[in-house]
Formats: sequence, C-alpha cells, structure tokens
Amino acid sequence: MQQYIDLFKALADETRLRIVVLLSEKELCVCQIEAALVLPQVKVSRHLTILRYSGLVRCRREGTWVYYSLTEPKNKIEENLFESFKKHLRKEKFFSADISNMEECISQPLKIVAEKAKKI
Amino acid sequence: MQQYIDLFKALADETRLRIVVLLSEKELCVCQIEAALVLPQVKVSRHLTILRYSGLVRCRREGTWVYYSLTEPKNKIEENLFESFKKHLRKEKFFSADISNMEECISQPLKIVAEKAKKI
DNA sequence: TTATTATATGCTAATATTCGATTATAAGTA
DNA sequence: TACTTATAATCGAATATTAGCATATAATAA
Repeated sequence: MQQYIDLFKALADETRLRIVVLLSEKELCVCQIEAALVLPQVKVSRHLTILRYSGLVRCRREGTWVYYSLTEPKNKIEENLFESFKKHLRKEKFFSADISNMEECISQPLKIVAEKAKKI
Repeated sequence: MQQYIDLFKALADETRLRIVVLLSEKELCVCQIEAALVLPQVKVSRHLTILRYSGLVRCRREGTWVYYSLTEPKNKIEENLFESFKKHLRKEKFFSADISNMEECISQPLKIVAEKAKKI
C-alpha cells in the first residue's frame, strides 16, 4: 500500500514529473536537467534527492558529473505508468518542449551546458 | 500539465486510493464505503469531496443516499492507470481485503450497512 | 596545497494538507 | 410541523511539503 502512495506522491509535483518524463527518454546528468528544464541547481538537486529516496531514480557518478536514470519498475502499476509516459505524456505540449530542449542540450558538450545552467 | 499533477495528488493519499480502488469495482454509496473501509463518516466524506473536485469521481443522489462512481478517464494516462488498478491493484493483499469487505456490505440492505458504519 | 566546478544538504519561512470536532444541509418519516 | 437519518462543510490545530539562501562535499586541475 505505502509503495503506491509513495509513487503517486513522488509524481505529484511539477518539477519531479518533468524530471521523470525527461529521464524516461534517457539517462541525464544534473546540469543537463537544469538546462533542459530551465530550473536552478538547488531545485533540481533537491527533487532528484526526493526521487532517489522514493526509489524511482538512481544515480552514478562519473568524475564531477552525476548521471541520473530511472530504476526498474517495482510493480505492475509503476511499469504500466512509465510505459504510458513514454507513449503518451511525451507528446503533450509542455513535456515535448522539455524533451526538445533536452535533445538540444545533449548535443552540446557538458561544459557548455553547465555554463548555461549556471546562469539560471 | 496541471491535470496530471492533480491526478497524482488525488491518488497520493491512502484513504483516497482505497476509495478509488473500491469505486473501480462498482458504484457505491457513502455508508457502504465507510463500512467497507472501516473509516469514520467525516473522513470518507471529506476525501470524496476532494476526489469530486479533482474530477475523478461523480455522485448522484437517490433519496437520502448519495452514490459515487468513477468518471470517464480524461486522458490516456488516467485511462491506462485505472485499467491497471482493475487488473493489478485489486489483487494486492490490502486492496483485496477492502474489496471483500465491500462485497459483503453490498449484499446487505443499506440500512444495516449504515447502522454498522455509524459505530465506527 | 589551493582553486574551481558540479552537486548535495541545513536551515527557515511560506504554504499546503490532513484530521477531529462541531455544525449545517437535505431528504424522508411521523 | 418536528424528528431522524445520510451526507457535507466549517474551523482550528497538527503536520508535511516546498522554496531559497547559504554552506558543505567531492572530484579535478593547477
């Protein structure tokens, strides 16, 4: 029971939902998420931590950069929901704009993206 | 965007999630929900109001009794999620107990159920 | 070592959510 | 009409969540 409450709580915040939709496309590092969503470092990092505690994402460090990705679904609800995100949510205006931004970001070197993110 | 946040917020509460799972089985009146979930009237009524505002459920009055049911899904995410509830969540220990309780309730006359609910 | 860069965390104020107790409403019945 | 029953709404206290600023950590470079 609690696992489902936690799942919906994790998704019931705009910043976190946007992050999750981005990550359901691709593993990303923090500065790429900041730049794609045009959100300040503290905000992104804080919500990534919450998502990590909720078990929805994991991270791995590569030098100074930390890459985040979705974890494997822990139950059928989660599995179907995330398939649903990839299939439907990404097409919605708001989310597709985020994804376009993200795609532009990942086409550039991390240093440039980090610079851009710093100015938010 | 906001519609998805609202959806997950609505489901991110134990009482509301239990109610929604019950209602995805069958239209029910308030006292049947109280009795099935063994929760006091105020609590059930308040959360039904929240679910009503979120657009997940509707109600119709029949004499003194008010019957609640799920509305038609407003988007693909909602549609898939609710199919998922009917297919998977109902089988989980916690929810299947609620559903058994509910089934016993609906086999009895409303007056008896209302009496039982009053004692919670 | 110190400096720099990328990311995380403490602290606090603002805001939102939940709850229980009480009171209100609306329909049915005597 | 008054009375009962089923359900809803209001109020205040307790608790949880979010945001921003400042600071901390961890890796790298000089």
